[in-house]
Amino acid sequence: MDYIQVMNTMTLSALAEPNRLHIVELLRDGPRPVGEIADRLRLHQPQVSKHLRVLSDSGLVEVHPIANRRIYRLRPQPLQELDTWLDSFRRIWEQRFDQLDDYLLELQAKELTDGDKI
Amino acid sequence: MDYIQVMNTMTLSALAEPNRLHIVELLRDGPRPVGEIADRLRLHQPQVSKHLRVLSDSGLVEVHPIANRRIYRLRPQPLQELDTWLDSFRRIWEQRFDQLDDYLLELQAKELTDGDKI
DNA sequence: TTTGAATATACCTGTCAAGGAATATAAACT
DNA sequence: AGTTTATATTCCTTGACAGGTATATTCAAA
Repeated sequence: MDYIQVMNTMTLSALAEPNRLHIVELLRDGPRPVGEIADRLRLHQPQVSKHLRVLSDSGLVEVHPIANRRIYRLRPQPLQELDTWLDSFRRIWEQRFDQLDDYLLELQAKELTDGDKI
Repeated sequence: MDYIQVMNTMTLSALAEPNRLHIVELLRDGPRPVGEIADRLRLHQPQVSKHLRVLSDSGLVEVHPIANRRIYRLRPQPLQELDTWLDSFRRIWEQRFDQLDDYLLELQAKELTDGDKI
């Protein structure tokens, strides 16, 4: 049973926005309420709320309301999936040192074959 | 000497586009010329060339011209950097099982302190 | 129950990036 | 030299998305 490892673009596009990436990196140090995130990153509160919405939709963070505040915390899953995806590349690179050489040999073989046909 | 691990958004935004992600996943199986990528992914050639340009600018691929054709190949570096970045999260998660609990304790402690002040 | 603090949402605007079609470039082949 | 093949680039249009401001919502405290 062969698995073709495919990655979810939601996670990637969520992380691709610089401010959202900063938020994720901030939350790495522990959960934070919205206001504190805004303060630390010097962003306006609505901006932060909207970014957190995107991060939440992609499963990268989750909320825990405490009284007035909403505490945002990182969720491991999407980043773990990203890690699994990267694994499929590590395996390849360990396996074949120089893929270009492989390709060239393949190409050469094909052209020799074509030469026979003509 | 403490390092704050920061990630490059170029890699992430390059990968965040679905067709580019497909190209990267295709190149995982080995180097390919533009035309073959276009065929396999059912994309128009100019589209592929443009996506490859972005991937190239972000260092995710490199070109090797052979006669008429241009062979594109994956470069490990950006994905390795992504991996290093993910490492900083793995460490955190192994270290602290439930960060929210940490935060709540912290919060509680702070409020008790504030209570003293009032 | 009014006021204030924390957060989310709606609306508007400007920017940017992707796709499509046409064209330019470059190399190989006749 | 002219033609074909492979690829890159340009121009145009359109859609998505981020930021800003104003406003809605929710909860707590007075």
